[in-house]
Amino acid sequence: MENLHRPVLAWYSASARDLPWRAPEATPWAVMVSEFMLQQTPVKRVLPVYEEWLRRWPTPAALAADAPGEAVRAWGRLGYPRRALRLHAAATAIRDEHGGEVPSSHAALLALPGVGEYTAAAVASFAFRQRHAVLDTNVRRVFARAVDGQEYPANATTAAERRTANALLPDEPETAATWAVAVMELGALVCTARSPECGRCPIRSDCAWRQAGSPPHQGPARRGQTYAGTDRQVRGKLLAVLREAHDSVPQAELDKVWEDSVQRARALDGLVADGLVEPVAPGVYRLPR
DNA sequence: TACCCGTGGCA
DNA sequence: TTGCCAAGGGT
Repeated sequence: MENLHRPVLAWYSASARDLPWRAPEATPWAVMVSEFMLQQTPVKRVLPVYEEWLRRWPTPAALAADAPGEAVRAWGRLGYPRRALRLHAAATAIRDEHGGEVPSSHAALLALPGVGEYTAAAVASFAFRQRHAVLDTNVRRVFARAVDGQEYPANATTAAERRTANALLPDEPETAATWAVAVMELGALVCTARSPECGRCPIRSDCAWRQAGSPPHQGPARRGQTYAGTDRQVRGKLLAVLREAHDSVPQAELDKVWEDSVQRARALDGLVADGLVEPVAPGVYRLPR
């Protein structure tokens, strides 16, 4: 299996994108911000928001000192705005419980709001150069193909995948950290979900899926996520109004975004329950302070 | 475990 | 045009 290391690392050295959170001067906080923003969101859309965010809040304490609603506003249209709230909460926890410094241990990272198994491993690996299996959708797909001979991984991360990732992890922490980001980059640029460019793949001769003739995925199709008409769409429309207003918004403004008043009220209640919206007075709302 | 949570680009 | 998909986490 170690025969995969050299070609993947060489490919990464020659082909890696020049992303700001990979720059030597990127702080652990910058890496953490990028990881929150990149959860389910493409790099291209993250870049401008990331730059603005770090200019405005260069440290966890700087973000924690501002209102959570400002984080939600600055999040813009990245989607899943609860991530902005969680990043603000993580910054507060870092200020209050870690002396303002992003913790380096996987366990301490995992305890932060919005940090799950992937993000904890990613920050520990990318920012602190530790040895961790980093299993994101790209890495899982690369291993599913190269190791298991399957076009796509299972819906949820399995114990077998963790075993595979750990078995393939180089021994040296620094090499492991580069390997982790290199496999991820390979999945993002070459071993893509829709139309992998196997001709450019550094491990095509070792790929189990290719050796098997690149068989199509078997089993049930992944659940397509419908969006039109869902509460999520209504929440998005409501929050867009609140983001663009720089103060409180009367109910009448919110009523314009969706015809169905029952669904509209349910969506607004959900936003309030999530802490994304704050009721100021009967029929008046704003982003949380 | 399965489902909920945004948004936009692309084949 | 429309379904698929994008560096997941929380419950």
